[in-house]
Amino acid sequence: MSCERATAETLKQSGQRLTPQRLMILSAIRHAGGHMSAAQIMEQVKESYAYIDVSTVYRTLGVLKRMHLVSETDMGLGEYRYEWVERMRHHHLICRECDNVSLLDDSFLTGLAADILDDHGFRADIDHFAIFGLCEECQRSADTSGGKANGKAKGKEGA
Amino acid sequence: MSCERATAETLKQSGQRLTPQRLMILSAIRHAGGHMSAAQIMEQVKESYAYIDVSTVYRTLGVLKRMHLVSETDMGLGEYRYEWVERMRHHHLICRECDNVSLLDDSFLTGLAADILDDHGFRADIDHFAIFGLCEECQRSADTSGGKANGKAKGKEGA
DNA sequence: ATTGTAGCTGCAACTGTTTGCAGGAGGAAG
DNA sequence: CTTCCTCCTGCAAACAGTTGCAGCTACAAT
Repeated sequence: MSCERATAETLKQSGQRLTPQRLMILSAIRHAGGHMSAAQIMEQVKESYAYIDVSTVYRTLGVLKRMHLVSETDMGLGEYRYEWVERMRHHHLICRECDNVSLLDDSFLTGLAADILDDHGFRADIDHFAIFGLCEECQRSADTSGGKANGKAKGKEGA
Repeated sequence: MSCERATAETLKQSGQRLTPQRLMILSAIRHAGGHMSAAQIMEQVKESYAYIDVSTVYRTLGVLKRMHLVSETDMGLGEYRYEWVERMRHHHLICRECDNVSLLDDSFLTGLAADILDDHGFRADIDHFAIFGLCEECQRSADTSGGKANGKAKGKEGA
């Protein structure tokens, strides 16, 4: 993993320190195939170092987030999801009825970012969006159930 | 406020009950000029009824949110902001350096929602977005400070 | 007016995340 | 190699938001 070295450089150059805890957190996120919760990151790091503290994990995630090395996304699960951003940029469409999650290509958002930059001079950070709504299927069941849309009960709510 | 009556109807028609607590919460949100935190809503309601519980406030907000009567927005303040959605739809651009908040017209987002509907059949709920990034001014100071962008210290962080 | 029931309330306990603080360690300078 | 200063860590306590539960209440039906 020579690319770890590049990350280390990036951190150092912005005045951050390179501690064993941070390296472990970094490696946990990079080696994961996709999103992770803070708890999962903790668990992973604990395998090498049992005394890691939650606050250290969150503080490190805060640093990485501010440097745009990881994205933090609220996917409506009651906890944030973190992901290494170097991989292909993508976003999510999350159905509020059936909880189904589908991918949205970044190209949908680049137009928006460009429009905002043109009209407001504001450089939007659009790393990883979660957009809530109704999937095609759930729209149909809402229609056929006569508009009352009380449709289905779920285990979780508003989380 | 004869419009309160319409809201009451909307609630009833979806099988919800109209309790004094809910009416007070509803009125607190409607009479506020803009966003409110849950704590502010609590405080407001407590003026008429001191025994209101946080969980009741959150549960009611959950109901109203699901019915798209109020929007819930994470504006990076460590707590959600709630707003009556009947007023003009709008979104926010929030600068992560100087915390400045500016308005973004809904027209920027309707195109995105239409694109998503066309390509994915997904009906996006875009009631109230908070988009983070760098405002024009902070982009300039980041450039002139030589790219290191350590620029300014702030009271709050990652909140 | 009475009854029945689904849905709401307050309480207390809990989860996920943040913060203040005192001590500890990275790493630049000497 | 030591010194120093800044930043980082772990702990504990706080905060925002959620949930299970037992009892209560709105409101439709009678």
